Amino acid sequence: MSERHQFGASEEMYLKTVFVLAETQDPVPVTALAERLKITTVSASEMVRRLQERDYLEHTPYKGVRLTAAGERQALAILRRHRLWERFLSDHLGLGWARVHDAACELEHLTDEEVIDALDRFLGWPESCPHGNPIPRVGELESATAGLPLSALRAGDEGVVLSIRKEEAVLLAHLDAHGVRPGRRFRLVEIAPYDGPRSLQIGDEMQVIGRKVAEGVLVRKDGPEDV
Amino acid sequence: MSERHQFGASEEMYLKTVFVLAETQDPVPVTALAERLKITTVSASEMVRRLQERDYLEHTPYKGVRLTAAGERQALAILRRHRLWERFLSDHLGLGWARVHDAACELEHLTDEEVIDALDRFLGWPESCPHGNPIPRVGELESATAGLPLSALRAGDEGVVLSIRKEEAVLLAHLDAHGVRPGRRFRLVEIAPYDGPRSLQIGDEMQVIGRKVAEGVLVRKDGPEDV
DNA sequence: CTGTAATATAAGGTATACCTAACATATTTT
DNA sequence: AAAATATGTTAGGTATACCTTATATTACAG
Repeated sequence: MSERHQFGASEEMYLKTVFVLAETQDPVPVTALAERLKITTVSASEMVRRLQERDYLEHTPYKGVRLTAAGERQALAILRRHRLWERFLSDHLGLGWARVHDAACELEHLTDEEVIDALDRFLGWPESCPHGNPIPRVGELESATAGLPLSALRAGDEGVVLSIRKEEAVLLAHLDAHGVRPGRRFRLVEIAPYDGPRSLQIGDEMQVIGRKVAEGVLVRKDGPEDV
Repeated sequence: MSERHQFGASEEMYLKTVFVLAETQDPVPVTALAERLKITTVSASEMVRRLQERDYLEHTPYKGVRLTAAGERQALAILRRHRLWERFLSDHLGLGWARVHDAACELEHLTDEEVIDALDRFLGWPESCPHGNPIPRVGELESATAGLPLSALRAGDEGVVLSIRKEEAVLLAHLDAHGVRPGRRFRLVEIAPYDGPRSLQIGDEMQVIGRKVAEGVLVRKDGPEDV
């Protein structure tokens, strides 16, 4: 009877992207959305309007878009599927850290709950994707990763990499090549002038990554323990 | 430079379907295609024309369509992906025999060779899908299953189920419920009048299946061995 | 060998999801 | 407050992949 509206792959991409971008910039500018999805702002606007009509998004002109409750529910479901597939591709097929994201983007649109639950069970109910981002359980809100961007640390700070929040192939391959992976300890040795590239002591290597890149890396900083 | 033409999911469905139907009826009538894909003959014609322009199909009016060499290559690649996913869903996620087909239809469009090869390795290079149909290797022609339809057997014949060639959810669920699965031995006890339903002794159960259904079940018949 | 049934094509419509070019409006900076 | 920039909308276009209704063509069966 009340056949719930069936999502297309594109609509899912929009909701997922809005969710991810919202962690950095709350009302997500339509421009940012368009840029990430590699489409024009006109096309993005059009889609935003449609998703707004269906009550998945709310658009405040000249400010940005925000997910409604229904939209967030959808986004979390998609993110769950995406991250479960990433775990499979990474843990069982042995595919490269940087590669799994793109493949998961195609697999994530299989919505059959039974299949996804079986996959979850098969994987042993993992807590996070290979990039360190949490896998939402059904009806659960995204647990705040409680990390801060690497770009916010000062020279001399030490800590552990928690997750990579921008899952773009180029960025991931770059970080992988520089040994920046969830779980690894590091020491921020130096920040070049003008808020420039960061020099990291990670393992016994010395690595330099740009500020933009550092913004996408969430870390936990060592510091006085709260007792 | 010569960026190979990128396939859409629909185009893949057409080629796959033509290949499968061709095993029963060689130039595949456009009507049969339309019926299987649950679209109108007009829509099917339209698509056939497009695929013909791109040299994947050859259409002889009032006869049917046939895959070109390029079309067959494509179809085999799709079938391979489809059947590998079926194995995964069935063997590792423990999903029902009848359910895996539909899910695999959505997963099969992931074309990344690296992912598919890794999946193949993970599964241990299986020879066939859970319904008993062979998994084509790259550059290999479909090995003739050398089976004959159950509908061609006479009362008293015995044999083994080889594969199910029509992978439709309803049919599969039906056969599953009646214990008709690849590898099982059976004896054709009786054929009802007017080429009607077949009574099978399968395991220690007695099962009755219709003629139409029996046409979709490929079997190997016991008989005088060729020496 | 002619008529009917099967098959094909033609014409025009819908919805999705993109695009460019042009114009409008709001925000920010000077 | 005007200019410059950012952001949004309107109009019109493309391609895919379906649809319905209507008409033409071919095959085969009586």
